Amino acid sequence: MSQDSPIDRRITRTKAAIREALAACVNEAGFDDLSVKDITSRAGINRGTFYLHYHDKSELMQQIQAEVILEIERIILASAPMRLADLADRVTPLPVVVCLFSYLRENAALINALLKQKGDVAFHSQIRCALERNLREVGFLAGTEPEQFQVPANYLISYVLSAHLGVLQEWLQTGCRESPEEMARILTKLSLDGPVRTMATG
Amino acid sequence: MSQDSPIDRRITRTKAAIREALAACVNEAGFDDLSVKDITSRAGINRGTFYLHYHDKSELMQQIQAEVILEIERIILASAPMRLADLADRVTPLPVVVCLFSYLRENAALINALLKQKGDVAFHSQIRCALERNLREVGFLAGTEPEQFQVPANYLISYVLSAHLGVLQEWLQTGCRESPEEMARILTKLSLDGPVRTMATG
DNA sequence: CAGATAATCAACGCGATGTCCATTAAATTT
DNA sequence: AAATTTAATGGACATCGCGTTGATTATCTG
Repeated sequence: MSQDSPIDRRITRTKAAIREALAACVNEAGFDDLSVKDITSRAGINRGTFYLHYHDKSELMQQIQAEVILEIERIILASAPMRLADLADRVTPLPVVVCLFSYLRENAALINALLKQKGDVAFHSQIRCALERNLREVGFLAGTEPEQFQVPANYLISYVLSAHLGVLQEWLQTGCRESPEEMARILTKLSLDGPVRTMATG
Repeated sequence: MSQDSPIDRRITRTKAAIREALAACVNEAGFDDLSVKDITSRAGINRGTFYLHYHDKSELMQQIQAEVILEIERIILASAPMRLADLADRVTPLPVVVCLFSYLRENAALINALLKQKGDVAFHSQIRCALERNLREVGFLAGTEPEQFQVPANYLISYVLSAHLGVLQEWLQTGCRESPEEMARILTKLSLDGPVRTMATG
């Protein structure tokens, strides 16, 4: 029901322990100077066991990233398809965004760990691919011709994606003090009116 | 005239070689799997010489980051102090921004290398500190009370900073095809009208 | 229960690290 | 120009983390 390939409970337990240990270790010690031994000893497993499931640290990151992105895509696809008009009409944030922030808060430690790492295996770029694909299939970019944008499409995507991930990371690193609804409102406000207008009082 | 502490030309040469080698190596092989030997052999110096100037790879990154940030601050301070009104009035981008993009393009390889790395020593966070400090001293945040913003100030800063760095990185990684003036226009447009409105045709 | 297989433990070669020293080369100072 | 200072070199060293292997034990599935 939940998984297909790993039937054995031992694998499930081990992978879960590694996953949790990774989040904890990265958040308290960073990723660069983080050895496999750090992760496994934190997870309470043998170092050799790690290599039974992953070739190295990078592959571990990539697999967990893929899992998280899959989960995010499921949340997005589960909601009603959004259109540009929906955003422009409402002042209240989209329900999807609220759902996303709820999920992200539940897995705050892990997500924060993934966002911290921007080296060779970048969560950022993987999300960008997923986002760009979804934009083409589902919504925005399909409706409007990218050539008619007032700025090149790639820069628009970079702008939005980086901005949102930056706000998300700030939220996670400051302990998720605001509610998911408030965060959705903030992002909607910023993207609709732009940061300069948002800075104006009132 | 140019430097004060390192009088010896050999130090200058060595550091410049390391700096250039770092940019080249990171851009073609990434930062995580990059050894000191890779850098030094590329720079044409002995491996031991590296440790005469830096304790390790992280310190190298931090020092170069500090140098670049200093240079950026000099460019900003050399221009007229900007105000919120200047941004809202003009459609044409600020000259400072154009100057900045020119400098960034001249050092494209190095800047791109710094932006790629988001691990323990993050260019991102260092720039954020510098930006926040400048905003308080020089411009925006000094004029307007942060409490009156429509969203918390820290999220606004995160939004703008991440968005701009994201666009900058996209520009650098795609070979700086657009001119500095065009990039300044794009960023001004996006921040003034917001990404959603910018997406509208016309 | 029996068979399958995941996890453990110890050990291995390998490469990178950071440090040290004697020597050489190049800078600055007199 | 000579003398002095000091950066750079090349080699060596112990240490550490990596990724792998094989034999053994523990645990799961059917």
